Amino acid sequence: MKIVIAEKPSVGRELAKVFGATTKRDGYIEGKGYSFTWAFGHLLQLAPPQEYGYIGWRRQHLPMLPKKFKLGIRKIKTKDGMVEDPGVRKQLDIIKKLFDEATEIIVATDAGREGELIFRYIYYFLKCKKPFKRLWISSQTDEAIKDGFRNLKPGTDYDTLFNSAHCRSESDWLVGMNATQALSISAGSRSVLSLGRVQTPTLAMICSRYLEIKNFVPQLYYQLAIQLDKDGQLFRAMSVSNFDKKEDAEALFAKIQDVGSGFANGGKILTVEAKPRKEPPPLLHDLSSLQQEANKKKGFTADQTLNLLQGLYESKLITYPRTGSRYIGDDVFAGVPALIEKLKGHKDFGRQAEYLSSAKLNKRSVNAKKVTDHHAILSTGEPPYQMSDDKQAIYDMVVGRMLEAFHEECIKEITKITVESGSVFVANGTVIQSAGWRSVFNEKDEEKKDEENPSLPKVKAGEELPVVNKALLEKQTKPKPLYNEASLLKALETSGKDIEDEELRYAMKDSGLGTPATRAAIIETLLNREYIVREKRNLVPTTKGLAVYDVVKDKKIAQSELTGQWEKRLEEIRSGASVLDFKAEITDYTRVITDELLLAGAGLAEKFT
DNA sequence: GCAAGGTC
Repeated sequence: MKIVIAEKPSVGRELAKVFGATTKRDGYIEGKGYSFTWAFGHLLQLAPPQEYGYIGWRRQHLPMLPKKFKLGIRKIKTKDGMVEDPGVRKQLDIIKKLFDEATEIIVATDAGREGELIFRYIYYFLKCKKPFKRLWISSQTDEAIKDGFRNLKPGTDYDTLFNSAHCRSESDWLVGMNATQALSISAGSRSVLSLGRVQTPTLAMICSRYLEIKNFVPQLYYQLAIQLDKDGQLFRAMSVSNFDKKEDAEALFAKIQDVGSGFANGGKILTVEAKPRKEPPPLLHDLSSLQQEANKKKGFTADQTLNLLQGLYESKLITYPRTGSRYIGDDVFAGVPALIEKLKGHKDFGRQAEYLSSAKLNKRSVNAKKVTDHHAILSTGEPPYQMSDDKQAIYDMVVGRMLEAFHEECIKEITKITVESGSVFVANGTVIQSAGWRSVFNEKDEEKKDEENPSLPKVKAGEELPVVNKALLEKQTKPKPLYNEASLLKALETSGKDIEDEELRYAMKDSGLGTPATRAAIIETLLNREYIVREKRNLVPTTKGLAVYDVVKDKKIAQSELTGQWEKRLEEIRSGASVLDFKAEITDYTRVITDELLLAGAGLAEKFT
């Protein structure tokens, strides 16, 4: 019997289906000489400190540096504290039984670093010695799966990938557990003051933005506005320059040749530019972009959106939601017309689906090279059932985006008119000529509607028009806004893009801080620790959060560069570099940060209790 | 009591 082990049930079932295996057993599917089983993500985790004899949180234990890490079954929180997850225990027993019977093991966990780790932890925990082969595919279509099985790789090809994953896991434990205990102990805090490679830079971003706003001194500046009349159609133009000094603005304001000052035609058209601009459709959604949109449109938290998506996924209405890719491959694209066909009955988007079903589809979101472990979120074509309003809203965001993404470009005409009247003014106008993808939701562009005219009259250079109104505007510079869940998710995703060191920036280019699957949980952790609170839709630090930030803000653990450095080294390990060197670096750093925090945290608790 | 990672 050959055993195939997937990362999650949905993939195990899909693989079984492709093989025509149909006998459903408890925790696996059998048929055609194979058994298809699965994990539920990580079933095993690094054992907590007490399992190495570090009982209680004590200064003399620090730094905790286990000689050899142990694995334990994933725990869940109950009213009696942390206990082994019974479902996980049961599935591990099933996997063990199957491995014992196996003639060959085929590893079909997700094609990536964590997928490799999920399997290897199970394999080593069960003390399995049988050889295994690796299925490595990035698309779940029948063809891709069959092709993958025809090209199974030797399991050992991925030993270095496992090494990098293993280092990631142990390093996070070493730095996180030690830093957390060091700070909590030295602060004399009753509550846990947790720190970690991801959560602490995230906290730092929220705190530094908050302080930046608090210390922001608004600057006054001035701008001039005029209103012109072209055969009864009024439009507005703004001075090209801003003025820091009121006198400067007033001097030019006085020179405006408006009707009130006795000029019949005081605005002279200098230039008129009109050009079409093509606006491509947005990409399909990945988890993060959908969480951001749901936060903006509906005020859902990242965690709520993830839960709603998980529900839709479990009822097979959408594809895998924890994806970091906004693209699909050509094979998946081949199935898109059929999906669009099924949307014809949708109450809001039916007409657009109708239109698209006979149109040439836009392929901007089709790029197999940009599909990572999973492709972008799509509907599955399953008929939707009656669902809660919140779930429906999320489902509609998924299918609405699909229609947008495969729609044609929106074509706008951008007009820019410059006018002279004492000084130079400019009027901008945008007219949508062909809505294209924008007809799906039919919403206004939120940015820059402030100073724009929806449409401008037809004018010619050299023409002179009456200035019917003028204004001297006093304005203030504004600070950046507080983070909300949408902007924080975006910031986590793009974190690392502005790191100065080119190599570190490169190492983080595909990752950012955290992963799509964990970012919602990171935000929840900061809330649970009472480091931050939600105020309306904003995320605002508490006194406690600010006190912790103050202690760690100049340390490496609070900077996203730390992740950049790790990613760079982990990639080197994946391509064969020494594991021992990296482990030695991490051990050194663990000692340093532990010592620093044991000193720096002294008396901290008094600042927030 | 604690990390970050995955998923039901």
